[in-house]
Amino acid sequence: MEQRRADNIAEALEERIFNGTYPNGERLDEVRLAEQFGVSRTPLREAFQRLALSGLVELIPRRGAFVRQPGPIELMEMFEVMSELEAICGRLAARRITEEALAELRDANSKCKAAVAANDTDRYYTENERFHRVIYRQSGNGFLEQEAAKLHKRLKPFRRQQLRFRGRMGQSMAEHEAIVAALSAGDSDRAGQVLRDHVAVQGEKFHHLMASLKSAAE
Amino acid sequence: MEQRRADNIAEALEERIFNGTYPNGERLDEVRLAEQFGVSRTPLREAFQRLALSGLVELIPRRGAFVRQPGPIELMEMFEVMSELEAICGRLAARRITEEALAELRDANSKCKAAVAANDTDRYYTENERFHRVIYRQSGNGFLEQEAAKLHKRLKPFRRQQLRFRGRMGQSMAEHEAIVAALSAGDSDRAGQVLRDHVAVQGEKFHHLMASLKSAAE
DNA sequence: CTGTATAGTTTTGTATACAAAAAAGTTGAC
DNA sequence: GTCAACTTTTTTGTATACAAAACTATACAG
Repeated sequence: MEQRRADNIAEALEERIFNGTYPNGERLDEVRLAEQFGVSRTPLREAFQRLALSGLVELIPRRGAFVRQPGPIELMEMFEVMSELEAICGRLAARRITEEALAELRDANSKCKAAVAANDTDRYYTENERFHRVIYRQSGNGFLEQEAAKLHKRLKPFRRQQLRFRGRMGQSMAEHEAIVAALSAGDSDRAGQVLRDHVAVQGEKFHHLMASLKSAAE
Repeated sequence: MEQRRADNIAEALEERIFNGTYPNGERLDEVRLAEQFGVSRTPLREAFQRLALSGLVELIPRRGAFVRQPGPIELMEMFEVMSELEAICGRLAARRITEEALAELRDANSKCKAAVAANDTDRYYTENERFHRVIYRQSGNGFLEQEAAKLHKRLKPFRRQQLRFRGRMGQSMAEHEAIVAALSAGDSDRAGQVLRDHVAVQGEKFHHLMASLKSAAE
C-alpha cells in the first residue's frame, strides 16, 4: 500500500478496536490520537480512511470517525457469507489441490491437535488459520482467496469467543479431518458441504453465546 | 462516507479509469490532477486511498498512484466469484422473496425487453442492474447484498463489452425469465444454478472476446 | 564507450496554518 | 424556569510549506 506511518497507525487502531479498547460508537479524536502517536493529523486521517473501507469505523462528514462494531445481526450475516465463501473454496480446491497442500493441511491439523492437548489457544488459532488459508489458496482463484482472507480476518475476534464452548475444539478438529478426507478424495460437493457446515456452526455457536450473554444481563 | 470534494474526485477518477481515459499502469500525477480539479493535493490523496481500497489504483509507497486494470486472468476470477455470489443470493432469495419483489423483477424484465427492441442499451443496463439488485436485496442478508453490489459495480464496464455478441441480449433475457420462474417456484437449488450459469456465461463470453481481440492484434 | 558516483530536480510524505462548519455555552425574552 | 437566538469554542476540511526520498542527468573513471 502506501507509506509506513499511516499503515502502522491503522494497524494499531485496528488492534484497539478489535480488543475492545474503544467501545462501539466512540468518536476517535484526531488531535488527541495525533499527539498520542506523535504525528500530525494528516497520517491519522489517512489511517481513518483505511479503517473506514474495511468497515471498522464510520466516517461521518464534518463529524468525525466513529468506531463501528458490527451488531449481532450483521455478524450472523457475515458468518453466513463466510461459510459460503469457504464452501466455494472447498468445491474448487477439491478438483485442483496438490499433494503438497494436502500434506500441509494434515500437518496443520496435527499441530492443532497438539495445541488442544497443551491447551495452547494461541497456537491453535495460528494453525487453524493456516489450515483455512491453504484451502483458500488451493481454490486456484486469487481473487477469491483474497476476499476469503479479508473476511476471515474481520471475523477473527468473534470466532475466538465461540471456541469457549465445551467440546467445541474437539468437534472442530473432527470437522477438519472430514474436510481433508473430502478434499483428498476429490469430492467437490462434499468438501463444499462440510466446509460450509464447519463455518456455519461457528456462526450458530456465536449466536447462542450472544443470546446467553444477553439473557444473563437481564 | 466523508467530505464531498474527495468523494467527487474519486468518482470522477473512477469514471476515467473505467472508460479507459487512463491506460493501465499510468501514474496519476498529484499536482497535475490537483490543478485540473482546482483543489490542493490533500483531497486528491484521499481520493487515491479510496480508489486503492476498491482496487482501481495501486498505491506504491514513495512512488505514487498507478491505475491498475485487472488482467484477463483476474477478470475471469472475478466473474467466477460474482457467479457464486449471485448463486448464493438466488438460493437464499428463493425462500424469502416477496410477491412485491417478484413483481418488480417481472417489471424490470419487461422494460429490459422493450429496451432490447428499441436498441436502447443504456436503458437495458439500467433495468438489468435493477433486476440483479432486487435479487441481492431479497437474499435477506444485508452484508451479502453489499458485497454483491460492490463486485457487480466493479465488473460493470467489462460486462458491457460482452453484450456485443450477436444474440446475447436475447439469450440473457431468456435466462432472466428462467430465474424469475425458479424464484417464484421457491426452487432454491434451481434458482442458484440458473443464476450461476447466467453470470458465468458472461465471464466466458468475455474470455472469448479477449481471445478474439488478442488474435486480431497478432 | 560503458558504468558508476554525485549533483540537481522532481515528487511524495508530513506538518502546520487557515477557513468553514458544527457543538457548546451564554444571554435575554417570555 | 424554559426556550430560542447569538456568540464562543471546538473540530473538521483544505491549502500551503517544508523535509525526505526517488528519479534524472551529468561528469568522470576505467
